Amino acid sequence: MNPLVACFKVLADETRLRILVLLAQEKLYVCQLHGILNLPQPKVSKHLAKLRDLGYVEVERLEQFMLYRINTGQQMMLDILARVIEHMEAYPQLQTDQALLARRDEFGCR
Amino acid sequence: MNPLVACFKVLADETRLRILVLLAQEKLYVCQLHGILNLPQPKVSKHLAKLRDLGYVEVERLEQFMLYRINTGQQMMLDILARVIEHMEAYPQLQTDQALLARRDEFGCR
DNA sequence: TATGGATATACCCATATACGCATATAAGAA
DNA sequence: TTCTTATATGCGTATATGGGTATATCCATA
Repeated sequence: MNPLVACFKVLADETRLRILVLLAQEKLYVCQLHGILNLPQPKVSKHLAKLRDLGYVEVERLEQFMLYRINTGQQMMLDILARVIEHMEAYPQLQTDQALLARRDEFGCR
Repeated sequence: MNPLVACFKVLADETRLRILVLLAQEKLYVCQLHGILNLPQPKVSKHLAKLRDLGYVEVERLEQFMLYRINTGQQMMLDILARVIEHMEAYPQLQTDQALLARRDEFGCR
């Protein structure tokens, strides 16, 4: 498939968009994403798996935690996310996530 | 739905992406789009209908022809399309369309 | 080794969506 | 009115995809 269309398909889901907007700014553990997004953990993991498979994010294990980060090799994706982040004030859900991102340490895993 | 996600959903289809990239540059008749895209006419019309319903394109009847144009009120959509057009050299299908766009008068309706 | 937390996956289901084909509608020409 | 071209829509189908629940896996620690 056209890689551009593939890129838009990935963004065409609110959960994935939220995840990507967060990871475009900070490396995050699954439990932090789970806490910020306030969504069921399997749901978060499944979207992360898809993002991994498609090469939009990368992951590293640190003991029992999985640290996700954006793949900096996807230029069009990075461009679009940057544009979205610039205009974040227009999107309430993203703003809420942004506020929680600043407090990500409180979403540690216990 | 988040209007941003809605925008990406629209772009997440190759036919619609091709149509939008063309209309972002020129007003076009359905028969010209049909000729440039080289796709079944009902397929083109149905995607145009969806783009109309969602407010991404506008249309005007000129005798028996329908002239479609991009809706200039959708800022994020315009931004993204501009970015795509800038990087068109990376997408063969869009380049092919672009070449045919320059010869759009040859795709008149007969 | 037994337990618990962190994360991933399997399975099933519901829904959305794109497609092809046939056909309807609308307008101009004959 | 009839024919032709331009465009839109209806219908049935196949497929993709996202969600929820349960469960598996992996690692650390007691």
